Amino acid sequence: MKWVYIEDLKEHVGEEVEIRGWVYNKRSSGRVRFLLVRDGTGIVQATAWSRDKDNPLFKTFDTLTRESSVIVRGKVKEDPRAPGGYELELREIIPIQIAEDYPITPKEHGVGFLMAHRHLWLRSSRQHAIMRIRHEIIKAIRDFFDEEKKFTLVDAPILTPAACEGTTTLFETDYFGEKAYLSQSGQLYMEAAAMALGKVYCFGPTFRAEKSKTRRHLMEFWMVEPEVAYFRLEDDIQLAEELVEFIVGRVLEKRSKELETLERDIARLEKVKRPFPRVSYDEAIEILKKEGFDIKWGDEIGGDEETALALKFEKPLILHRFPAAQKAFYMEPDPERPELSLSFDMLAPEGYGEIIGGSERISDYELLLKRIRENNLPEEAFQWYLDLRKYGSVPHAGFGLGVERTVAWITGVKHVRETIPFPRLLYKIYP
RNA sequence: UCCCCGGUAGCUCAAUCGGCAGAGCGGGUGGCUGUUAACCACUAGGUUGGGGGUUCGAGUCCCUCCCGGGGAGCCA
Repeated sequence: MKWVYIEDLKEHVGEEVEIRGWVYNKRSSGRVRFLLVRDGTGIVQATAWSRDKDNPLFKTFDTLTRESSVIVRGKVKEDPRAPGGYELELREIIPIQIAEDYPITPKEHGVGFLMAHRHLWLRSSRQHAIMRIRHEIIKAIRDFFDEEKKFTLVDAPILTPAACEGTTTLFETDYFGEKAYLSQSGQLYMEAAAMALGKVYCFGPTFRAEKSKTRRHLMEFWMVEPEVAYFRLEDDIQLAEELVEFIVGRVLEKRSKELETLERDIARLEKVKRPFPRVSYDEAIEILKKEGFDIKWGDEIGGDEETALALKFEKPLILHRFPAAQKAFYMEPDPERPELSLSFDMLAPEGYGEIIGGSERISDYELLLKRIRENNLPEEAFQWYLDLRKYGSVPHAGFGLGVERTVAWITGVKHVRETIPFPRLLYKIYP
């Protein structure tokens, strides 16, 4: 008997096949029994008929419970009454393991309950759709840098000796008696790699011990960080725009079924075409003042302000040239206005928040040393980083794109906790 | 860390002014010849998050602790 996956059933109409999966649900009506089986690629309805109540097939059917593992065999039939359009005429049911009291039902559940059962929640069709789109986004990112742009993937270390932006937000661990930290960014290492290989990127998990409890925060999240030698701010922004356009285009092309499952408004995504609107920090402050926000030049643009700005546009919004005082020590100052940094953020539309942060980096040795001292950073730990400015220093720029926020935006999911298989949240590390 | 909301059956929730703790789903039993989160009937299921207080009487009011959700700051 041929083992086939449900997504391929339409190629086997009229054939006897075997499906290996789990019971999604079952229904019966007198002499008919309906078994809904899922196998990870889809759900198929398997039907059985009999006038005899003691039919062995029915007896086996009646022992099955939701999420019991099962192998079913039968003939594939096209039938418009079946969900998905194809069904299996049952010949044989082989129970593998009977599940008792599966906790997740087809009715509603609260977030707390679902999060505590995340290992089982992943079996639901909505979670399948999100995971497949996450997969597609990651594949698109890799294809963009590998195939389209010919970047080299350079893996950054996860255990690091020092902070790149202060130690308060780092997870500390012991490294044979020395303090070590889980990486919160691969950027500094990518700068070294860019000086070696020209255009590079890293892609991996990053860790932030910030005590943030919002729909946009995870303690552990995935980030892609390209870095390019000889790039200026403008080149950097254009690369970010191309990447985001590419990702959205790929998901629309390959995952329309999943977007439909999630009831995502496709029209909003179809508008994501370059060029994206740009607003400088100076302009943003003026706009926000007119909107009635209590804000002045030099203030941080907070979450509510960000959302107000982003909602004015249908495409992702580029905010650029933030005050240097608000930004990280390594950012290159604007030569015409040194109080500004050559930096940018990309805000997703529809209020999904910041998905990209990037900048041109300081290439001058003396200036970088000054900034490290001003920020009270341990100079010894940054010797290798300063070296990059001694041996053939060049202008360079890069950015980081947060995968989970991008997935949340594209799928239309409200909270990033659903965009990663096993989210690490504030005070929550189970399952 | 701070602010707001919540915790009642396995799950999602209700319970009027402080006055007999209930429904739907899920489970069990029976019925139904094409079901679509099937439907119909019956049935089992409770230390109302923990502790303390007020009261003739507390799910309901007060204090406290715990847990969960939402938001702020900061960030991707």
